[in-house]
Amino acid sequence: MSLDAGDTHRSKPRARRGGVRRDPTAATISRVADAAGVSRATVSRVMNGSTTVAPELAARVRAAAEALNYEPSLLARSLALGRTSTVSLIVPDLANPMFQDILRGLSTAAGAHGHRLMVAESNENAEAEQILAVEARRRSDGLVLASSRIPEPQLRALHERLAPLVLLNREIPGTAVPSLSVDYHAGIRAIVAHLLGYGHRRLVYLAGPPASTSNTDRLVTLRAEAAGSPGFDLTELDCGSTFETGHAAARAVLATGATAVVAFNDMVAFGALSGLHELGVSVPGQVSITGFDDIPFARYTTPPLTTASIPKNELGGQAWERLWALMSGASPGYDARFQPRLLVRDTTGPAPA
Amino acid sequence: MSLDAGDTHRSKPRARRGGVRRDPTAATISRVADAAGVSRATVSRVMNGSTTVAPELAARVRAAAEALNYEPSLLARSLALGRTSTVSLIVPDLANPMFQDILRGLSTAAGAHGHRLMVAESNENAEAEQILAVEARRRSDGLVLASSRIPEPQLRALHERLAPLVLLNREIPGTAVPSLSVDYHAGIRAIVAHLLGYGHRRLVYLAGPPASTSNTDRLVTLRAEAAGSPGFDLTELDCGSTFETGHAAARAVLATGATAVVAFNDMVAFGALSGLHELGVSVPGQVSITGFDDIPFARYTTPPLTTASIPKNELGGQAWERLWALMSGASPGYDARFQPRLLVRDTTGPAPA
DNA sequence: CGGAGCTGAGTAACCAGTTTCTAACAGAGC
DNA sequence: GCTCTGTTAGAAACTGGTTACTCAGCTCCG
Repeated sequence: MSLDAGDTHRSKPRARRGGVRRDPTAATISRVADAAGVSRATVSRVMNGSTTVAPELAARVRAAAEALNYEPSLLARSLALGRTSTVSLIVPDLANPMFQDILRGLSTAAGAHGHRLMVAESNENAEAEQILAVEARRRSDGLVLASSRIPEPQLRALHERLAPLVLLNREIPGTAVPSLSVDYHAGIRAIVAHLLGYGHRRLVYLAGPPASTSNTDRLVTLRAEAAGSPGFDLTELDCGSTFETGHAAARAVLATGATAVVAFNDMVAFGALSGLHELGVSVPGQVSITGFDDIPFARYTTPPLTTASIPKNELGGQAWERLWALMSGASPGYDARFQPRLLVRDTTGPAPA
Repeated sequence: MSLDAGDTHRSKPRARRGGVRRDPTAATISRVADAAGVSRATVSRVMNGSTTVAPELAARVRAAAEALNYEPSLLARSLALGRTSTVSLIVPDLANPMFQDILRGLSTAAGAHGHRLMVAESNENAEAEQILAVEARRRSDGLVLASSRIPEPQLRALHERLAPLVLLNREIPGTAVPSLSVDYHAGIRAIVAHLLGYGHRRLVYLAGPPASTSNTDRLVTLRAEAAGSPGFDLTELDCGSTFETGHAAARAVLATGATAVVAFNDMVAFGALSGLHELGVSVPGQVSITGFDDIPFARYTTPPLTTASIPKNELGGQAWERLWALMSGASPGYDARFQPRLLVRDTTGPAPA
């Protein structure tokens, strides 16, 4: 064991030629090694809790690290280890509390396994989402795409580059990409049955982003229900996914003469509720409204929102399970489709006579 | 120029000894170099758009990269360059739309300069925030702390390790850490003046998280106003920062006998509005309510919320300007304090007689 | 026609870590 | 006392890039 604090760790301590100018006072493993009079290998072993270092030496290394305020470079560590211990999540709209709950579920589960979560928002833009997905994946060990707006052909072309990949509310048929989703069909059927039970016959659907496959799911089921029930009249209105678009749709809703509004999600429902209220329309007296997702404040609107609840945290947590399995080379298990639960609150009532 | 596709780029192509087992088929710069029959340096130059490569050679490199599906490792690149082109933002609560707007402002501005944003949420937990801050900073080139809940002594001890650092709605007196904030004092004064103008004399403040310095700001000003206006009675109620806490506070609000509620923020105001409504209290007939922040749906509540608007996007954008200056070694400029704008909507009205 | 200047590409050092070998040393057993 | 064995820690290779330096070959000019 060499005790001099010289440049013992560099195999060839020649004069520098190539490379990059850098802060020479930064605490690196080399400087710690020099200070402690040991090799870089030993410092590495101590920092990673290896037991094959003599206690007295380890103490000296720790003291040196402490004195220099040394923190191993995550970059260098990731490069050497071939993993970043980070996973990424991409969502279309961070403002939507539903995605926040997914985010929290995923973040918590990942954190419990010593992984960090990087979040990016595509702003409902499919082009941006593709770029973000590739970039995010390159910076982390795995990727979760929530309600991806990427068109199927592109997603199909991309999914191998993105692996390990888990999809939420989306699937790529014929591939092994794990997918966790909500049964929007069942949710919509429950909502329709509820409204029909109240005597509503003229429904209007406030459609979400066209690129959203869950919007398509809702639409398909609504149309099927309408086709299957004589006297059930369905109007479709292009809307969006935010308060603003729901609010802006109020007049158009009235113009349809519908007695019940099926909104794409809770935010749209809340916007519509607000817009109708401004127009002096009584909810649910004149018009009933349903949302979807059961975001936290749906319970607090005036009146409280009838909606379909989905297990948002569960989606995030299970997404981690699948991703972790994939990253460990294990089988991700079967895809799951969660069943929404209808929460009847006070924005729905009997159809006006 | 060597044309053979041999191992021309390795100075010492000896048998491997140390190192890490890795997927030998992965596309690396070395494999591209081999395939194109050039050195790694040349591949690097081509990938980075250097003009000092002959067009014919560059084309060959590009073809090889294409064929191998080569994407430079961001990790290795960051390590070599000493920068990650990533900055981090830490917020106490992603569910709060105010932070989402800051996030978007920052993300957009950073993106325009070729930088990515990493987001982390501390869940209002000061301990977690400290750990997250250090970790996030280690993975990126700069850090923005929004409404940090870290106690002053700890923040003071930490700020050098976190530099380049920009604070939002927070400052560390006596240091050069750039800070951008909202003048909550002025905002609260405007709200109080508005309520007093309506004849309100008994106010209740729904206080936010104790660790929030902006909560302290509001409290200080409210107390000063109360002390300065005879007949002005102020009650303080510990609340929180979410719908739920605001909603839960409704009964306690009524018990104070106050005619006006000054809520910590819009979410609390909305929760209180909902809770009062459930108790059959008319707003603003019996009780007036004010929020703070002007989050997107404040306009859509029933009735629309009187609140103080703050330039959330601007905060994010300016935070980037400061951070970018810091990272470039330039002067970050003077700290700024944005003035809120009172938006009188329909949750406030004359005090009941 | 020879030397200077310019260009283009390769060599090797470098970023900051991890890990495989290997060698030195100490203790145990004969 | 000497060999065998088991630690322990160092040397060096390795992760995948960037870049300063060098040098070969060509052009241009005197």
